[in-house]
Amino acid sequence: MAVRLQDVAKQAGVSVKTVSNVVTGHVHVAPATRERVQAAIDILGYRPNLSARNLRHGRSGLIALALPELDSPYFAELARFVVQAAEEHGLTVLIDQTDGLADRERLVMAGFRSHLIDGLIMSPVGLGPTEIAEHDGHIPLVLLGEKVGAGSADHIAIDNVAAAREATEHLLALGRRRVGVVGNQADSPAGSGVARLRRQGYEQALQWRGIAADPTLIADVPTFGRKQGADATARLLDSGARPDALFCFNDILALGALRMLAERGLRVPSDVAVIGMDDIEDGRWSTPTLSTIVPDKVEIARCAVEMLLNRMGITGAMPSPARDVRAGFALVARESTFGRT
Amino acid sequence: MAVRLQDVAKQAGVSVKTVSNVVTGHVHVAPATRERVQAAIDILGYRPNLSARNLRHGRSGLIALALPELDSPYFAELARFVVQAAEEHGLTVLIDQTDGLADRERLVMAGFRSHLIDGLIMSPVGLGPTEIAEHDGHIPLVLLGEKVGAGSADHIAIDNVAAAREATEHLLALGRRRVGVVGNQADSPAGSGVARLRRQGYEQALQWRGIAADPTLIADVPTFGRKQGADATARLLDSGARPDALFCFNDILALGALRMLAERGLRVPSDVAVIGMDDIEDGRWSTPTLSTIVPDKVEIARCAVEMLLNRMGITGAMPSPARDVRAGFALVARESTFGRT
DNA sequence: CTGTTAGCGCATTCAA
DNA sequence: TTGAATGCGCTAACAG
Repeated sequence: MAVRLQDVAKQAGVSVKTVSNVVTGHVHVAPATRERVQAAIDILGYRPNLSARNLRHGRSGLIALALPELDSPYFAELARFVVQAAEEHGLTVLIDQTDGLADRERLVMAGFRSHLIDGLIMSPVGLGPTEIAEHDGHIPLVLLGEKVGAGSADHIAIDNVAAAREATEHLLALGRRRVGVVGNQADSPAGSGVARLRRQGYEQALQWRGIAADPTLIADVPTFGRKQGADATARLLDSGARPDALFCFNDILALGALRMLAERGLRVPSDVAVIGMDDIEDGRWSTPTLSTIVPDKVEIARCAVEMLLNRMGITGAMPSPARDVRAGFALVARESTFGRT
Repeated sequence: MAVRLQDVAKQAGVSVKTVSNVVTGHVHVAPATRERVQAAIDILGYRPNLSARNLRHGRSGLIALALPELDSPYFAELARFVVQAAEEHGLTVLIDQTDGLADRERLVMAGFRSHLIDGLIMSPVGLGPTEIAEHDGHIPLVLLGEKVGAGSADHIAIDNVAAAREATEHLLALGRRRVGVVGNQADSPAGSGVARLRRQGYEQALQWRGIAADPTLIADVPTFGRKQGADATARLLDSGARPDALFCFNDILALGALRMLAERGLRVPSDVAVIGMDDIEDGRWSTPTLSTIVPDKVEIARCAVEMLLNRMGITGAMPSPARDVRAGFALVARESTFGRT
């Protein structure tokens, strides 16, 4: 059934090695021989067995990308760029959807895909810093998102505190004084990381302006989704806190907020200005368009892949210290903070 | 460096076979032995080499999902469900992003990942039916989206013609008579498939009502994106065609259309009703919310994986005829056709 | 430039 | 129930 190198060799009347040379193209082969071999390959429909090659070679060219959700726009866009960057280096990406569950993240990190993947890029949500620090480095690991405690893993993300501060400051600079927060997460084990950092940035911005933080302006969410954004906004509106602006911890929360504000007949930005984070495609086409913090996703993806590649090269030897890279970001003001209504 | 079965065996003072038995759990092993082996595994940090196992076993448990884009909401959502369904069967999904390019689709189908993936689920855009029919069946293949000519591949999709007809009929039933189309594609090689089918459905609906098709109401797009939807809508508006409704061939086109209508000060649905297809999450939270055709994505994903599994089981023998499954769909009327403004 | 051979790590015969 | 040998398909030494 399966056509092997050997079969091709017999067909072409050459040795296995020669066929191998033709297939890989690593060594010079006489043109005439090459042609003969190629003909045999075509006739037999030979396809190299990558499993065998991987076994021999010791690496697979596969890397795993572990994300909470593939259908969250931010992660989908990130995944796109990671796949692209990986491809440029001849790597194939295999997706692990963790749903933000600690168990699945643990499983992925433990290497249940051992020796099949050469490296792992992961955006942890459920796992705490301590657990991540336990990573034994059996496989190169690059972490995305929340900065986690030291360990053998590299890390890349934007400066969440600074970005959140800038977003908040943007609202304050517009003259808003009752800036609500949509997306806070109490110190729950899950997902608290990013929310905590963004909350910090928010508070720093207020502090720098000498504005007292008002806890009634903070709305918590269980997860980051449009519905959660809408719900949290409704709560904020109903509570009598009277926000004149909303800093949403990401864009889909903000999209939900926009929706709820529209339902309540509030105008954006005149009644309530709104800003998010992530710069997902939707926000550029919503009505009103969404002001946001734009992380450099391409840089994040490229850098993640490159750091992985780096560690993959250093085969166990000389474990260079874990790198921690800050990706660039920028604020984009669109209609939800600068519009006319 | 690498810990092998053999190393564990030596450590535990047993044979390789015994360790293998413990690891796979296929055969009964004396409890005492098992414990000893397990201890050795833990001490040495043994992880099975899946490449070797795959080579031996002849299959990898990997399937590829080839999509045009990962960051298009519809495909991202679909990918999510495919990954989920695959996981339920112990399969891992590896993503190929084709960007709708014929070359890359060809490459994927040709099996450049030969013997590494056990099956392929693909949503072809760039490849024509003839080229797809040439698939030699060296790997189980399931096609998504446009129905392509017969071949060795299974296929699942909604009935695009019927769905488009229903969407159009919905607008007509609302009393609209100048229903514009956003998303037509002239007979370009790329992507024409789905657009052609949806156009057919649109025309059938008009015909059934005895309404003459007006070519000035048809707007073409190069690709399906928010920007393209906005642009096409602008053209329609500027052309003097005066549509009182828009049937957008998918939801992101529709989102772009909504945006453009808002910019032009037109109210939806009172001035112009809008409907899309795909039921992406965004459409449920836009303002106005988007009426759409809801394809059963879970069914599509599950069925695709199951058909693949089926073919993977039939190892070359008895090539049962290619199946062609119609997934269910439903129309959901939201504010963009039923709203008050 | 080409042929021969040995193993990558595992599962699976056959024996014991 | 466990042990010893064989080969999955390929590549990298080492000849020739």
